[in-house]
Amino acid sequence: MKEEIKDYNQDYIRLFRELGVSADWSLLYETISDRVQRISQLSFLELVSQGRVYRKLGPVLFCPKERTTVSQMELKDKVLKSKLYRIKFSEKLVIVTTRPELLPACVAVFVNPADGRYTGLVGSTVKVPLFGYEVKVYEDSRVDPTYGTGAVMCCTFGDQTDIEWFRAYNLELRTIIQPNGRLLHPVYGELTIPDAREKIVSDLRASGALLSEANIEHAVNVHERCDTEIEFVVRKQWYIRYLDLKDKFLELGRQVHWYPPHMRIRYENWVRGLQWDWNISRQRFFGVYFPLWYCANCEEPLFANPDELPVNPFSAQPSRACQCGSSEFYPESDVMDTWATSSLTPLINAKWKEGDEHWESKIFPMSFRAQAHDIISFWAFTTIAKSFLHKGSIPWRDIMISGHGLDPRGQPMHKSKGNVMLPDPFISKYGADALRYWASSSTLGEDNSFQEKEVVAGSRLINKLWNLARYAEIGSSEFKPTEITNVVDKWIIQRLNLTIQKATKNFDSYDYYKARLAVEEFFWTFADDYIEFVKDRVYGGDDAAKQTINRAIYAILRLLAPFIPYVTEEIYQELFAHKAKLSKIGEAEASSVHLTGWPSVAEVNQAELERGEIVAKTIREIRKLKHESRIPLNEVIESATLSSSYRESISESLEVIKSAIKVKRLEFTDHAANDVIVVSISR
RNA sequence: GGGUCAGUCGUCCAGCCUGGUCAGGACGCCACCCUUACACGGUGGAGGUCGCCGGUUCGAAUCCGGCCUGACCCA
Repeated sequence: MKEEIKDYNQDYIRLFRELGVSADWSLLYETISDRVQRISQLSFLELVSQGRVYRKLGPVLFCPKERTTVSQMELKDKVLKSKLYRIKFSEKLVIVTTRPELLPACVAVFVNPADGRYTGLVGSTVKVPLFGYEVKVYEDSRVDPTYGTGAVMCCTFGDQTDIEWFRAYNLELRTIIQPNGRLLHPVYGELTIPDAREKIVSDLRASGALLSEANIEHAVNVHERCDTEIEFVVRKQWYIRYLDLKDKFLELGRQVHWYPPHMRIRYENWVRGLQWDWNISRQRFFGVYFPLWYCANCEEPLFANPDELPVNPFSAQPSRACQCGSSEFYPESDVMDTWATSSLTPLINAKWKEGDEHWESKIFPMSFRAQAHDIISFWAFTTIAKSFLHKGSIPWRDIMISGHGLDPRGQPMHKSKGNVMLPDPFISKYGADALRYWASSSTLGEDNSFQEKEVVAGSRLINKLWNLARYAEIGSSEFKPTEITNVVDKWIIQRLNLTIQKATKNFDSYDYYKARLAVEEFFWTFADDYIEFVKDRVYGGDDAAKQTINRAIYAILRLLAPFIPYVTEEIYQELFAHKAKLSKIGEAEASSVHLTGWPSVAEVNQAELERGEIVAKTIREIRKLKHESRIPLNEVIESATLSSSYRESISESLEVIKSAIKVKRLEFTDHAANDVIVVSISR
């Protein structure tokens, strides 16, 4: 098993590295390592000494097929065919149930307080059919008066409501389903649940208490792996007491910055809805062992010493005798809930209680957690809870909640559905950068269906960037630093400043997609418009144009580096590293684009931006009319006639426009549209 | 049953917080162009009464209410 896990690990590490994940791999930890097991057990023992751990009998979810207890999160709803039975308790009281076999575990009958049919009965007792003992009739608003007869029995335990009533009304505990998932009764003996149901229904029928049975469909909780209906059994479990801290958890949740912000509401809903302490006992084969044994004589638990950890209670024995004097022990066979360990990630990385105080206080609390929305109530919440219990603080300042990658139709990928798509073929076909491009294509917090065309779009961007870099290398490598005076040069620089502002703002709130959209918008404007506008100047050796091109490309590389790290690095090495260009555009050199730092945010000169937009618009409009008139775009035309209120700006930039769109003269009509409209052109 | 999010061109998605050039991008489709970075390209075009019904407003995809549909979390 450990070997298998190792292979998986290697595979994932390889994949992540291939995808260009930048991480300090030396900090990688494995849940099954001695180090992590030690921390996990240590956490348990510390909570024991805080008095937050207790053990008690409690209903636990149980899968009769796999004979294991399961957690709430392993359940799913399923609509199943069933039968609804009407069972007569007395002449005035008939209950409905889908679980007649639980009759011997019935401890009360419930009706809705607003239900006039039963007002006289509330508080009285009735006899349980077949079994003859008496139970009390209670009223509770959780009963749906419109369902069946409006009267239901409460058994320990048939469903979640039974547990709530059991606690709320302090009812008797009548255990009927055994820890092995079978029903055991003095009269009926040991039976499987279906057998018991059949037997009891037939006895009810014979006794005349069964008034009717009807076929129905209803939603039940089933085990997500095997679709088996879940039962409740009663077992001794280890709990962490934390219900008293609900308000504190809400406060801690508000200390964390949530991205996107609405995800905090999900956290708060979860915390507010908590009704039980944290049951950390799991009846599984794999997991971190509880560091404890039970005395074979007096059944008292004996905890391991912190310096003995990690301990496997199956192979090790306690180093001391039990208080009762016995030295005979047996190990706790349950293991701890995986979240009991996963909730410690920040502490594990901080090497909690491993003797490196400096490191610990440097790492904890962390700045940032990234995870998906489905485990807010598990990973995020339990991490906050444990960080508070052990360190009295939040585990991280920021939390970024992302969505899931879905299949092309928007369905979750499941092995059982056969719709799992592996990344490797797409990396081979389009490259890691292109796949990352897809991965960055979702609004933060939203799920993202896999669209191959999005990967293709990524590879087009990469290809375009590559060719643009080639162009820059061929035509714009040599230039002298010079003052930027040209209106379109100023324009593209202001566009760039605006882009850096937008991208920075979005990255500051972890919205990588919107950051990317802003950068891409600039990139295409730069490649399709600016480069075309200045081509003549570049051919003519214009230093300002060349310098502007280099500045823009250098910025684009840095802005796109988080998304497409490979190609940006390759271009950076080719164009900028170890060349004098960076100093000519006033930038410091670095050995890698990933070490250059993020472009600094500059103020946008609104006037320069707007003037440039007018010129760009003029050029685009003339180009459009040339195209529509079927004049080749590179043919020099005599004149273009414009209607525009920006006459002055346009005239000032005549040289730029002439060279960009190859027109000799610009003329204006008397009517000045509050825009730039090209009325006509002539060859 | 409760909560959160989403519902926009054939498809995938921006825009909605901060109402009025916001109806935008990409893919697909159509037309034209092999212009010395790129045909793995370029320039244009067609295509949507912004889920439905009300309300607020001079004006709503954008705000408010209700409803429908879907996803996720919880019960």
